[in-house]
Amino acid sequence: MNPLIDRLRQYGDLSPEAEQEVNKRTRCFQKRKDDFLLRQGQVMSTLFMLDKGLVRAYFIRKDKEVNTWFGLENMITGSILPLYTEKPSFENIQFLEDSTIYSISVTDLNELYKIFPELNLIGRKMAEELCVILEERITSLHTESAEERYHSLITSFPGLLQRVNLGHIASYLGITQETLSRIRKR
Amino acid sequence: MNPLIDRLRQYGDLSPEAEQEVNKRTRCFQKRKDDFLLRQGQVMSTLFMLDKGLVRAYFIRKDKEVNTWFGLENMITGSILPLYTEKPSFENIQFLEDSTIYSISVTDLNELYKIFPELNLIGRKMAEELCVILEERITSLHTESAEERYHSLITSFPGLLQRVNLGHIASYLGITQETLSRIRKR
DNA sequence: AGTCGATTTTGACATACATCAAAAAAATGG
DNA sequence: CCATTTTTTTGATGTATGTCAAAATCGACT
Repeated sequence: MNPLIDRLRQYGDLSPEAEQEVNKRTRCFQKRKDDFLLRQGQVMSTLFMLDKGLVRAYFIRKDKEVNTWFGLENMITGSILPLYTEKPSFENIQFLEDSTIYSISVTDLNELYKIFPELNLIGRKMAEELCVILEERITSLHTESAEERYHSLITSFPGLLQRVNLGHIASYLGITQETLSRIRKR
Repeated sequence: MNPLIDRLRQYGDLSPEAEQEVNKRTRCFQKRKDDFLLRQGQVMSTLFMLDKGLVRAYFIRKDKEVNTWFGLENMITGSILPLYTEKPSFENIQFLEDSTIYSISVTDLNELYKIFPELNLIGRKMAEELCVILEERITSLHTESAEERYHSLITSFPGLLQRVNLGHIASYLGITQETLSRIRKR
């Protein structure tokens, strides 16, 4: 019924009372391809679970878009800065396909942490899992060649290649589209 | 008296009972320059607070050391993988100066999370803060040139340059020592 | 099927950074 | 204070990737 809650349960137990309250504050949105969920500079943000569709985060640097991550079905995500600090997001979040999300606002989330301290275990597990993912990405960017990063990507996000254009992939990898094209020719 | 606890308190409240139990499980160690706290492949690990000294994490790739992070006074750190998953560390943790640390084992930490669920708020805040730091590093590696990364480093870790040799810095930045030397000449 | 716009590939050339070897400078220890 | 080791710099050259321009391919729409 509420896929966000199902996802949260994977991290830890949720009492019926907490579940009810999380449910009450969850909103379901239908988004079209190219719609934005968040724009650079916003502080107000949400934690959301992508039920269907595809989403990317990116920012502009030297007049070019830089993709920071992709969100696929069943992932729970959000923009780290507004979610974990009071600071505005430096990234835009935009849908690359028609999508369905279940989201909860940071404000509601923080209230819930206060009302139901048990949620902190789930929040901790989520953040810890994210640390592991971020560390992997650091290692990849730190030590791998463009070609190695490309192969890491297609193994960790199988299917992504069929859904987004190569410009998006190249930007995520930190290389130009031309270089990616040459890598793929091999 | 227990600097690790002082540090934890910065993230959230700690009941006297929890404090006592954390205290009981905290160990203070004196380490010499070049000593190791953790070696690649170990699962058993600790969360620790560096009271005095300097520490680095690194792994070996293609016969070369790659520095992943530095720990300075008052930082609370550990190796992400063994700390947040059941997986062995891929990195070594080694002291670069004679150091004093206060540490708690993952096993104890996880027990404490069970006994005192209130600790999950602190654990959540710690992991969330780490996410923000990791994201900054990703952005730096993703979009900045070697020279820009060098300048980012000296502003975010002032004083580090005076304490470690340039080989360590270059490795952290993902460039060779020769390139770093040339960047610095400008 | 044909046209228009978006995406991908290709080519020529530029640049940042790596590699290897050696010299210079600085730190360490007797 | 000298000798040895470690760290840093310098030079010559190689390689991966970037830039810019153009061609080729793909895809959506009428």
